Amino acid sequence: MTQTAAKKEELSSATVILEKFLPYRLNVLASLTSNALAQIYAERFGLSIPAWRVVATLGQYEYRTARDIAAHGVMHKSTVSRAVSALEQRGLIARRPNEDDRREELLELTEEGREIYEALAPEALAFEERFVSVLTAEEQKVLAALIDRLSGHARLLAPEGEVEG
Amino acid sequence: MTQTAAKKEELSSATVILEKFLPYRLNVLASLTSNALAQIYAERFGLSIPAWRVVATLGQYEYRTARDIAAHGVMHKSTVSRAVSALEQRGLIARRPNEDDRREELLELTEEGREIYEALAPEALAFEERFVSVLTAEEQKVLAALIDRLSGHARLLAPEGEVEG
DNA sequence: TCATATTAGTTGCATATGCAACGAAAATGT
DNA sequence: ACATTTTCGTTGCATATGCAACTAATATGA
Repeated sequence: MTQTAAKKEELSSATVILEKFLPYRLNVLASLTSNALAQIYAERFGLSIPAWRVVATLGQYEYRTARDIAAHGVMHKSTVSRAVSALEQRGLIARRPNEDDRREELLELTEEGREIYEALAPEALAFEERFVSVLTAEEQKVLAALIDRLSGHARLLAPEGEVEG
Repeated sequence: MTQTAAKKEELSSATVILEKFLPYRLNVLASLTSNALAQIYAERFGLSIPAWRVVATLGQYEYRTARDIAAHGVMHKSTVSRAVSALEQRGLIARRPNEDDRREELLELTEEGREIYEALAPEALAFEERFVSVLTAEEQKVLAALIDRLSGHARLLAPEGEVEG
């Protein structure tokens, strides 16, 4: 193989085939998924992805601090801060100062916020189901396991820091 | 299960567990990967991800139009336009008007551009290898296949359009 | 042939992003 | 008790993004 390859391409010792390059493919898949989902969040509920993650976290955990939410949703703290401000102004979440540590504030969904969460959650789950419906149940498990292993490993390759919005 | 679930949470009919939500996990993994890789592109070669995709495409295909590159790299045409401008100013790629259709321009790597590509490609491949090294060869194949199936399916769920940068 | 539609690529604009600096509050260490 | 560090959250700033409008060129069709 070195022979035939050498004659064809003297210069490029290594060639990246973008379509086969895993980081690229992961990004494309994630973006496709994200965009499709974001359409639901945005068009039907006026939520950005960070806002959705905040709502989802509070829907899941009742009340949390902004810091918790950032860690849970793997977002930058400034991203969370802005999403929280917007959601508060829309009356979807409420802040309550933590008397034990007045640096932080406890956040929770308002009545209206919970209504949106409860309308949105089933749609998100339905989307997920449609999305993975090309795979068998067994394949879905395998995929989930592979993603987990890779994510754990990737955290080591990428020093520290948060991830997009 | 409906019984126990009902007593615990009267309100939320469905709960999204973010950590188990596939679109979310895909995004986190893709972002982790992307950021780690982008660090190499940026710190060592001053390239953004869109710029890298342009260079990679031209490294792979010799010469292409901006439109081809956008399709190949799944990027918005304005993203490609800007990346191409930057790369041209840095002298890494050259434009040549297509005489048969003067709307478009054929792009190719300059000598210097190819040098960067050839320095970068092995590093990108090495990164990929490190990245997937937690998986066995068999698992890597399975993952690739699952991603392909999901991507094909996702394109149907998400109407049309390009994907981020 | 000429009017209309489509396509390639650019750019202004509004928005979103991460980063770094900041203020306030709490933790740490002497 | 006091100085130093660390932590939570906000915000100014520079940059990146997609979208829509635009120009120039080509294709289509009457």
